[in-house]
Amino acid sequence: MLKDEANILAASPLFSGISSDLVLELFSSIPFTIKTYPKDSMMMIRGDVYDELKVLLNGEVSAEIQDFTGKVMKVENLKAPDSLAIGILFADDNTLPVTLVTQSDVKVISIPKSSIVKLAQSNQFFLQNFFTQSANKMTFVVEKLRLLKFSSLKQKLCSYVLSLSDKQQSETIQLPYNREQLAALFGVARPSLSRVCSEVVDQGFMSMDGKKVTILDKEGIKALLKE
Amino acid sequence: MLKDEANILAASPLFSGISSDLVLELFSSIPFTIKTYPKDSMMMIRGDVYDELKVLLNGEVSAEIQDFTGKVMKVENLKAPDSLAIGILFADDNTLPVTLVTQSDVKVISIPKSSIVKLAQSNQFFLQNFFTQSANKMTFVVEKLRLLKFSSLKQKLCSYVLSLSDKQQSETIQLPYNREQLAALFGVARPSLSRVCSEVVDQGFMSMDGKKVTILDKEGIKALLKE
DNA sequence: TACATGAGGTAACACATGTTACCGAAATCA
DNA sequence: TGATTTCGGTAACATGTGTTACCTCATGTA
Repeated sequence: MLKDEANILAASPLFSGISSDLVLELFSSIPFTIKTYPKDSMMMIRGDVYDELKVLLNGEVSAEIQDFTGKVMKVENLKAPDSLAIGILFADDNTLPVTLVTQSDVKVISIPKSSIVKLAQSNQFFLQNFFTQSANKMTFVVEKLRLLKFSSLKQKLCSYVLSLSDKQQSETIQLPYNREQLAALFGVARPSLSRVCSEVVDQGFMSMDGKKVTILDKEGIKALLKE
Repeated sequence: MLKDEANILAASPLFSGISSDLVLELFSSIPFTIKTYPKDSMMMIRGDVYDELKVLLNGEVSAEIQDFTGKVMKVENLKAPDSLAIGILFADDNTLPVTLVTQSDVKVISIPKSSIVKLAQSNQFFLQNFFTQSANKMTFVVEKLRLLKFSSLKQKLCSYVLSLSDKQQSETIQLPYNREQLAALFGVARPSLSRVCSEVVDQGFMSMDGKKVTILDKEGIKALLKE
């Protein structure tokens, strides 16, 4: 393994607390492979056997759930140095429940399951990190489940905008996606999202101009989220 | 810890591969508490701090997601000797994303997080089991997500009946729940389920009489599931 | 300049499910 | 036995989202 790659891994949540030198040392005795994929390719699709942990060294990947007809719901966007599908690596059914699509050129390191076990046994930080990362994913997915079941598209949109405003520390925010990608993120059809955008603007909650959004009535939005 | 309790734990998926004697020995050096809860009580509710792994020694518990107005979606039914919320134990946000409701009188053992880490470090079986159990939950929840998003109530009902028929090895099956509980399981309102039951009967897919269901057109049902 | 293309708004209609209310049958209880 | 409760079917209507089709606008291109 190259020094660069060890640095990236050492900065990942999975190896937090472990120096890049130690990462290098650990990986001197475990097998791994490094691969690259071009932008917009399906790295792995649902049903593929997943028996090596893949960690992003570079680039972005989205995890998507699809139905037979090709409708897509984005579950999550993953950026280097995140791990892919960490939560399901050790499941009895060792096939991927999601499809992984590259959002940019990516570089990925694959580490066999058995080596993950060894790492977990030999290094307490790694063990803790693995536990934590898996559990965080679980929390995330359960929250998705709640949102999917109990919140309307309008609420999803509003809470998304609020969270961005929080992150960007401003009432005027820049959406990172176009309408079509946003619709996929919320798991709805584009015209449905479009309709709801018009509604929140009509209701005076915010103004929208392309990817630029300005929050006008934060309290109103918060009230909506509590319905 | 009593011999009985060690036997139960040793038979649980989390301690599979570990003898009940060894369980006794392990638990001689780690702290734990045992509690009982009456039927139909909320053992823990969403937002409660979850920092001890709870394992059912006796009885049944359901994990539910609720909204503000009290609408409920059952996520899962857990029976002794399953673990509760194992997937989120180590999350950075250490609060429960679900509510746990007892379905019978239950007895539960609680084991602090830190002891779980120790167990995982000292016993390879436990480590593997913990990984596997967490990952299985993840797979389960992602599958829930897919069903929730992409399948209609009719499809949920049909695939549920098919899976029961598979389990009970018969075309005539006995539903384990009444209509109201079933509706909660599918996360829909009772009249909606009722309507769909009538539809599948009208369409000749199955006949239903209370909790007794007979599959009449397996091929038709399978075709429906592929839509 | 004229044309093609893609993003995104909109309108009409379809469809699944929720909501509320009501009813009857079965089970339970006084 | 009669009264009460529970379960579950049904009907009417509301609501949210999907589907399709069309339009406009901006941008890129021959």
